[in-house]
Amino acid sequence: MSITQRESITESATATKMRLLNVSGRLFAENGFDSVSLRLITEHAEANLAAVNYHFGSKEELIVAVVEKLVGPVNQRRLALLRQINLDGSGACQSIVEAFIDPVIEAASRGDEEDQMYCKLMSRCIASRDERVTSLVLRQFPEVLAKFVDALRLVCPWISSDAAHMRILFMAGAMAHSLFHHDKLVIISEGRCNISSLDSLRDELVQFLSAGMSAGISK
Amino acid sequence: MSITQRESITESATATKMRLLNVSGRLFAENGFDSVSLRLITEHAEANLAAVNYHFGSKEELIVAVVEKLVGPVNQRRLALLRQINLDGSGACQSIVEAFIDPVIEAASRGDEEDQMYCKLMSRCIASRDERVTSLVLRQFPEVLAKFVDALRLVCPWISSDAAHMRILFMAGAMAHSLFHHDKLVIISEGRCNISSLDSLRDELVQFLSAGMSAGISK
DNA sequence: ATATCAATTAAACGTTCGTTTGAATAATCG
DNA sequence: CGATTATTCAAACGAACGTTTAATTGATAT
Repeated sequence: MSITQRESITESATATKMRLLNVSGRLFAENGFDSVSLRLITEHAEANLAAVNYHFGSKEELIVAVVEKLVGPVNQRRLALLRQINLDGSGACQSIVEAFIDPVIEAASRGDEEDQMYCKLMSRCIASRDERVTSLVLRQFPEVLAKFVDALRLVCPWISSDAAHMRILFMAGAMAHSLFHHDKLVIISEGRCNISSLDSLRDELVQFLSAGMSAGISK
Repeated sequence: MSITQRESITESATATKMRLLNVSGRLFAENGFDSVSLRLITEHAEANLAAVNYHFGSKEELIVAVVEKLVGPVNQRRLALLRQINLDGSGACQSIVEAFIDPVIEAASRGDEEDQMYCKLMSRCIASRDERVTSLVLRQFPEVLAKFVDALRLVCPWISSDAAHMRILFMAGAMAHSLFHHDKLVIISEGRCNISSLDSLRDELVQFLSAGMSAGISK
């Protein structure tokens, strides 16, 4: 309960605390929040078993720290990108999609290691079926959802409010699912599909979603 | 290891065995496979704790039974619907989407109770991040994926093989995500979105995906 | 009826988990 | 330096889990 303990995560965090955060992220990404034990985390972080409870209070709060550190900046960047869009110009719908997708791709590509880690962790956060995680992610989401719905309906006036909400949901699902499983495509397709990079996935995703988001006028 | 134990699930299954299957499905749907304990299942099924291990061998095999009972028929129906499509006619792309989506919606609506149960269970199966579950679902998926990729590229010849594979992935993700979280939309949207029925979600999904799947020619 | 097998039951087993404790060490500062 | 605080450590705790066992009940067929 000291003063330094109550400071924010980024500033003046102990070396072990940061190691725990990083290791947790990697392990959570690969195996999920429940399956990863504190013993595994502290082992990989070369820390004592009690370290997590000391620095974070509980495993639950460690998960909160990991998720918020990842999801918070992404949503901030989404809103920033959305504000920069000229909603009158052509290709505005694609810009909306990019404003939603790119912050995730950027965060996923930021990892020093292979893309997989932040990729899967992000996907687990967005599409988690765990109430404890979804409640965290959803806490920030109403604002994001509302802003994107407004932008979409401004660009595509023929879309009803309900439909606009659903399409944001579709977009999030397609992104999260493909981010997590795209590396399995080469196996499932029995070699017929080779995704070279995360960027190619991103480009296909943008094209697919842009068409889906603006659908309905020519029907 | 008796003879009746080795028979298929559907025929000559004990009443308790069927009760266990149904109760498991409902609980797994709501809380996930890991979080639901055998004690909770057998309690709700009014059976003894040892009943699951007796009738299924282990919790793992119970999960297998639940998942395969649900996913198997869906993929069969998908392939059947796909074969019925006239790939030359107009609207063929939408038919492909419907062949992928509708078997899931049908299965989700089949439940005697509210849609939620099969809905979420199906979504958990498709978009599971649990290796044990995904390996089950993915076992049947190569054939489905290959057939849908072929059909899509026949209808939309401008789509590369890689892109076609990715678009099937996008479709699965959008469907699974929205099936699981659509009931949360009314909360997240703070009342601005009210999805009346599963059918309205399905219609929006088809429109969205049809546009996304065929994207790219007019660019 | 009685022998045989299926099904149920209560109890216990061993493991793993998150958490707590109290002592030991390291770091900080008057 | 000495005192205080922050951090690490080994050890143990209690709870929950899947599984197993051995005894019992129910049904079936010889």
